[in-house]
Amino acid sequence: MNIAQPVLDAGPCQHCGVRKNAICRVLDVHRELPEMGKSVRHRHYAAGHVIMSDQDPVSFLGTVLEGTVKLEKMMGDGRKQILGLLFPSDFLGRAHAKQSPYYAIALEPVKLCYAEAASFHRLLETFPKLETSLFERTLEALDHSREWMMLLGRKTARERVASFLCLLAERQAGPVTEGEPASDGPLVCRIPLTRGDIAEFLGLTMETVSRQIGELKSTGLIVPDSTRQVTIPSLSALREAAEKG
Amino acid sequence: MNIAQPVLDAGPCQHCGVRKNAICRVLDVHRELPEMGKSVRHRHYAAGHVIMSDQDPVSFLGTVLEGTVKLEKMMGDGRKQILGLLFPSDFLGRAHAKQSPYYAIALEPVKLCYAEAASFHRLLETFPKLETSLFERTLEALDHSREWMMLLGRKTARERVASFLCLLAERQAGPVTEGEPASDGPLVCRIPLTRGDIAEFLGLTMETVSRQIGELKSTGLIVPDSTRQVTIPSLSALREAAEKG
DNA sequence: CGTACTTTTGAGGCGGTTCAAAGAGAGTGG
DNA sequence: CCACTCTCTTTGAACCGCCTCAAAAGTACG
Repeated sequence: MNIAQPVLDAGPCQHCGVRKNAICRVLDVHRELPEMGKSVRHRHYAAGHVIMSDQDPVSFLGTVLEGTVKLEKMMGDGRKQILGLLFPSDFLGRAHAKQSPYYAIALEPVKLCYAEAASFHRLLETFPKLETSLFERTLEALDHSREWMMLLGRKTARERVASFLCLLAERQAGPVTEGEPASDGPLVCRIPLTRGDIAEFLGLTMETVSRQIGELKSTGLIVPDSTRQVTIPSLSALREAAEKG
Repeated sequence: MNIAQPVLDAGPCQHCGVRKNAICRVLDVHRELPEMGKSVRHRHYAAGHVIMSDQDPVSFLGTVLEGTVKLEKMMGDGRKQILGLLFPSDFLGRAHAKQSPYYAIALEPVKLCYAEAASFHRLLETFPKLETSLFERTLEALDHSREWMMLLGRKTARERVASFLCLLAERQAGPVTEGEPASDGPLVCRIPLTRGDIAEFLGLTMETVSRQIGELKSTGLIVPDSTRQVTIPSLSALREAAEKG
């Protein structure tokens, strides 16, 4: 008769909801993930909380588990620009740097899985494929950033707002499964940003954002649920409006 | 009596002019650099030549040895935006990708040190610190890209043009040596872009760029040498104009 | 129900664009 | 060496999209 083998504890990471999309997805569940699990902790931030400041040293890095984070840069005279948004499974923090070049601020209650900077860099050395994974994430971030340069440099206010809503909708729908021909049915899109924040992201003023959302509503490209939620009847039609007016 | 040892050939890379600033600077001159030297070739491009297209697969990657390259993205209707400029020692090409997400075009005669995509990725695997070096470059590119988002989203035309001239001047002056308190004397600044290209980089029209350069001249912040070269009496004064009008 | 914040709406102004044309270089061939 | 051409640059004038300023309306929360 067999004696029941004790199940090896694969650590807290094994059942993590974002693991399949986070940088740690490249780690072996049984051999490597538990090692990572020993280095990380969870932490909660209230909406509006400054997670990292461009003044402070980068003391920790990690992955967003829940909530939305804005990355923001500020000029000497107070002008602000949102550089990107982080959603669950996205990586937060600049590796190989002493100082964060921008602010990270929670837009809604945020749950973060983080490691101290020193132990995070130790993890990168221990698991080279983790560094490669982070590298690929960084390349994607660079692509997104350059996509947004196109938006900020060349798109009209209408196109910017439509692009923004597409971004939100696509992230909330989850990553596209290979081969599956992304359906075009109605999508509910929650907007975790104020009009002012949207304006900061799009290089506009909140008044212009408000007016453009109004016009998208009246043309039927979006249907208002509340001020912070819209339904998108056809994502492809909205995408169209985001690319050619 | 000693028999003269034959000097080991350290390969063509040993005396490379950009090595101390390129990704390969992390490689050991005698043990590792020759290995890299076996995988790379040089190639010349005439001004205006398309080095990489967003249509083509990424068949090679490399380092700019001479000249200036623009990275450009184009929308369906022809609107264009320059995403970044590459100067000697900068890296060209997107690792870990099948396709380049943008165009790379020579602005002046360009000399490139490149490797085929397959052998480049083999190099990355052989020398993990080469990948780390490239990763750090990518993080810097991301910082620059986000810096430019601030410019495109929030700066006035005057500030944009001043920022652009600062960028050129700083790159042409070479990397800042640690500890050395970068002098503020007159700087000659060559402009390897047409007014139209500058406009594409700054999210403006060429007419606006021309007018703003004119005004910077009349305020004395820059002194015209020719249409494609200016002298900057005080870089810090120009930087000032780039940040707060 | 009142207070504070967010969002919407309105009216007017301005910075940058658009359209048009003249001016300046750089290269070419007679 | 100069006229010719092509491209790039500058300048001018009118226009327009977005911003600014102001106030009302909506929403969240104690």
